[in-house]
Amino acid sequence: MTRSKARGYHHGDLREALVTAGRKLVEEKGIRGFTLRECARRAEVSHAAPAHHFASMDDLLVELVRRGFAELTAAMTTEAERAADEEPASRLVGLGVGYMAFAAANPTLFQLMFSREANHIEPKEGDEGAESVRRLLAGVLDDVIGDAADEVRQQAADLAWATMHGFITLVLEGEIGRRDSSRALKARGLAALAAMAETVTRLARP
Amino acid sequence: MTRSKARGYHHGDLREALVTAGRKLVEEKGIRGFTLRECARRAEVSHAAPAHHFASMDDLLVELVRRGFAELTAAMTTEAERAADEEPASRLVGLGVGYMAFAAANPTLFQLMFSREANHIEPKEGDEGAESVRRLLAGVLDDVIGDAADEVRQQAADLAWATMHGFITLVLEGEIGRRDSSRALKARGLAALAAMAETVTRLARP
DNA sequence: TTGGCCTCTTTCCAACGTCAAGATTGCGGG
DNA sequence: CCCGCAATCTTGACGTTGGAAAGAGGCCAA
Repeated sequence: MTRSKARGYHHGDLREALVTAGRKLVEEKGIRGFTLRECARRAEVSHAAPAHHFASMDDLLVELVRRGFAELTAAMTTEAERAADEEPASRLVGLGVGYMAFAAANPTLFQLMFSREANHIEPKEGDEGAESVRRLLAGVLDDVIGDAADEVRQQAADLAWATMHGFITLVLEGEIGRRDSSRALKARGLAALAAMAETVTRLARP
Repeated sequence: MTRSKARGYHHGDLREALVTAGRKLVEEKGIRGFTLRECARRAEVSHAAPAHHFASMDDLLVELVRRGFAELTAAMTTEAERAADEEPASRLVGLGVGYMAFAAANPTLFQLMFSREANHIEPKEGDEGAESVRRLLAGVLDDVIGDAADEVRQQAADLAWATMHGFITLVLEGEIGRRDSSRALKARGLAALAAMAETVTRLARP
């Protein structure tokens, strides 16, 4: 977008261009359709140019995943803060809304982020992966059931993450809400999150 | 296994051999590492031989997924029947146990089954995919909250499926229970399923 | 027996990821 | 100002892949 078409031998910002092209490509062609040469083509450089910015194709994928987790965390934070002055359970639901919104907007990248094992994508050291998601969840849960025992809080975290992750994953795969309107689907998601929040709340008060 | 090594020009059971080899290969090399030529190599035929049994590589993957869903359904049924004489909620938990057991035993295949969109794997017509899972779940839920309104039953199905799917997916990705022993991890899974069953039960009795 | 069809092999092609070598450029020290 | 150098990009090559085409081999029914 930024760079003018008139360029010389040097690109100027190839690394960023490759990330942008790669991200679009993954959504268009799917994980297996992702190709380093096509990324280079879209950035209008030769097929070997990317090697100077990413050691391998997987290296570029790792970077896409890394940025994906950063954006996911940001989306969750935004939605949680929107409910900052409500009760803690509302913030928990907010986290889920942000989680699902990001996944819906970037379905293939989201699936890539959570199928690294199945795709043999090795994280680079120092890469914290989904750690920030876990922290975000733990933080809000502290406000919801902070007085509960560690075991209970762990169970609450499991339930919260599993519910939001499972629901949106099944939606992306078309297993949930294939025939629903976007509006109805959002209602289903909110209902699941609300039930989850209530369950989590009740966990600490038996 | 069955076929002796001494064979002539014709393999005898190449289709089955390719499925067996493919299934092992997917677990070994991951989704992106899956290769038609390697399947052929393991079946000890030329690289073009598979074409007579599967129109394309994706065609073989679709078959692996199809059989995966059949096995997943069987695993769920087995575990649910084990709790046949207990209360309905126990059967619901049983479905979850079978679900997770299959996923744990076939992690990559399971992820493939639930990332068809992200991998651009088109189902063949007549292929019912996860429909049997949905039916199984609906059947048991009928016994748990059969008297509830359709909307509530849908919400219950969403919650049940999302919880079991989300939990085991996060386990496979190492996001849940990476440091836990197998025993402790099973306990965490059972706790999540039990909480889910209780939530579902309570849904119909507010 | 023999004809025909299914199965498998061989050969070929374009596209891929990666490597090596060479061309071009921008930039900092003189 | 310019000069050399390191970073960046291109070109070309190699081995592998999925797929198409054409031919060889074997089984079975007529």
